[in-house]
Amino acid sequence: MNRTAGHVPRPTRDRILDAAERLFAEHGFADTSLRMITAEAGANLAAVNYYFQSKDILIQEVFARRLGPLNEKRLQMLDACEREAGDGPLPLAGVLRAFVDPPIRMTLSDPEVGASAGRLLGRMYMQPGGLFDQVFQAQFGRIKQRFMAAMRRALPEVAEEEMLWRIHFMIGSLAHTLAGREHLAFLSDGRCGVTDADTLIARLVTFLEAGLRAPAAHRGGTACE
Amino acid sequence: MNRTAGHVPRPTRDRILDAAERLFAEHGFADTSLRMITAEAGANLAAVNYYFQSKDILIQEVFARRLGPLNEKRLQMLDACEREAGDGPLPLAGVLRAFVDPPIRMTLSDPEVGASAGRLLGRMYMQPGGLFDQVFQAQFGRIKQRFMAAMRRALPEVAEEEMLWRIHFMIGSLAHTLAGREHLAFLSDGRCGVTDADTLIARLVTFLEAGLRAPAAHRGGTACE
DNA sequence: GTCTATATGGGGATAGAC
DNA sequence: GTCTATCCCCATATAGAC
Repeated sequence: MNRTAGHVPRPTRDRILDAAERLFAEHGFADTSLRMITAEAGANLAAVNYYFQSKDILIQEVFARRLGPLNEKRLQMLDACEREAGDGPLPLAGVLRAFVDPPIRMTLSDPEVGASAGRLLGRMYMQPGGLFDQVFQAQFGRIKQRFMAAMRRALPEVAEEEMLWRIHFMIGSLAHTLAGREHLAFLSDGRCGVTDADTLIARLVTFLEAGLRAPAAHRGGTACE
Repeated sequence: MNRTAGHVPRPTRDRILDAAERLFAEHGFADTSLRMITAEAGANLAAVNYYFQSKDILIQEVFARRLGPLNEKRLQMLDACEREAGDGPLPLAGVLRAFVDPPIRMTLSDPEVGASAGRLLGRMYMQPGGLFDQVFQAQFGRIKQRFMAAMRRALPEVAEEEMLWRIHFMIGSLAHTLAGREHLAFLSDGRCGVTDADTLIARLVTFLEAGLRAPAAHRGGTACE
């Protein structure tokens, strides 16, 4: 059918990365031992230290493998959006879609790997310091620069500081969407499952666009409206 | 000046809870050892097993100490809001303020304990399963029930499933606001510090209200708007 | 490249003196 | 209530045979 009839077994290094990704997502980094990883990967304990030099480096590799292509896709979509806009106004919805579409689509594409990668991203968002600052700076430096500029252009009427806070809120919504599957189940008593990526992206973009465009707060008192 | 001239030293049990809260927030649960906690608390290692029976129970106590009063305050504010509304329409901004005001004010009141408690809440939001499900169900059961009903009453025009997703987005924004101080610093290159609680609450409520009230998505294609 | 065996350290928990 | 000393387990990492 394809080239070599049967399926080619995944090399040990990849199996370790796959298992690590899944287990890190499920149990966290400290609570996942190399023994658990190698057991699930069907590899030997010593193989981890052979392919990667340490657990820390393994963690970094797990992230780099997903975040590289993911952010590449984001930039491609933003490029397309800016190209299409030309000198005219930059449509906010397009910028937002470029930002949230790739990660959401990734987490929903393969139900298995998607759930893991999503929760893993959420975990890193919520766990700054130490190891993760390096990953963060390396992977999100360009993303930050490009999207901040695009947002300013798409929303010139929002003041600088207000804009930063709103982007902050936005990232929170996205992170929770990617990582908080269980919370939605709890919230909805299981009634609210996962629909398709298009619907979810549309829902999130609609919510975010309205929030980002809101007229500035009037600084009301503590009373009930 | 007050009653007993000097300061009364905090009892050992409280010092352990304080240290645990701070260290759990900074390093996570698995990465914080009882030895680190007792060292910071100026207590003996065995004291943890004397006052609490295990590390797990200590973790639960750390949460219960903050979440109890916090959610009590939320319900009080929601009560006041509903009382004020009477039979008339329930103002969405008031409901939102009852939800986000107590946690934000708590995290900003005491800069030290506030930052810890905030990050801790964020950590739990992002780390479901096991221990945390119990805490979740116990602490947030009533909150969920009351606020879901209030939201439906304040926003009858939003369809049920859409509402659930939007509340999901909202919780993400709040969690990130409480826990993601470093991310805002990274995002703004340090330009965006913490203002006062009133301003932040007003900003968040404005953002959320607009997002929640947005007309339902029209399910646009992948193109740039 | 893959294995076994082990070195080394740190963790949670507890017994029992004071 | 608070301490010291210790038990027992599991982690990461490495050495060295195959």
